[in-house]
Amino acid sequence: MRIGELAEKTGVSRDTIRFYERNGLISSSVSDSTTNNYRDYKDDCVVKLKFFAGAREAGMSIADLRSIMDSTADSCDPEVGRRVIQSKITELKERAGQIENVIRFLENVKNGSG
Amino acid sequence: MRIGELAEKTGVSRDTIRFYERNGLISSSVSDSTTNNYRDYKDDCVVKLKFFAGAREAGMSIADLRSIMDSTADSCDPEVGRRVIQSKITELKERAGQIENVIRFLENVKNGSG
DNA sequence: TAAAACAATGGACAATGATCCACGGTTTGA
DNA sequence: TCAAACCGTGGATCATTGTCCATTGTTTTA
Repeated sequence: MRIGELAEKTGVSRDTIRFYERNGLISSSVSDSTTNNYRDYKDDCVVKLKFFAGAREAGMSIADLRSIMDSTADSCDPEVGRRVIQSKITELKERAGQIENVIRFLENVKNGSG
Repeated sequence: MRIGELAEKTGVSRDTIRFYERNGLISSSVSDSTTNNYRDYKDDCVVKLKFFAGAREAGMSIADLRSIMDSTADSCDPEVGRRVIQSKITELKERAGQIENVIRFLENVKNGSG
């Protein structure tokens, strides 16, 4: 599919898609056409971009996402890949714990002890 | 206390403390001394800065933190303040849910279905 | 077939959240 | 007393994460 359709399906803007591609989060191929140099995006880009949107909201950086993408590449040792992903999971759990702390703090403030 | 001691106690750098102060997250008074214009920070700054550090890790912005600080000021209607804080709590809970989703996704990837 | 919509490229711009640096003045401690 | 460590101010710089724009070319559609 072309970039417009991909943007439509994912809710991620064309500019942002191009930005992500420049930063190695997704890749595309050149279209079959001989008259243009439009890019062709596969269905997996839809899945990835939707994941990225959620992951960004969860506080993951582009660099985090790139390391995850790299770690799932065929060229990557599966054991290394699992370690990378496990470390991101650990970070996310820490962040979730931090959020719990902040929520507790704010509940206290709201209930008058702040 | 002076800024160096505050930085020492909180782990927040002097530059960052000054940055936060410029942005209205904390305030200080001028020291008693007539020979310098050093700032004087009260103990509550320690508590606030530690909270800020956790809250930033939890994904809250400076603007979020400022609105919370404003909402706890004496000049603020307590009911308004509670609403502001409640809305931040709600946002944090949504973020926590998003983190759970991402963790589940990554667990799946790690376990081979990705 | 002409206008509208779409695409690629490259670079400018912006907001956020810091960090760093130079300067001149102050305090501290050896 | 004198150097080292500290302080305030102001501005420069930086990384991150996009967004916007101009230009040029292509496709779609009315």
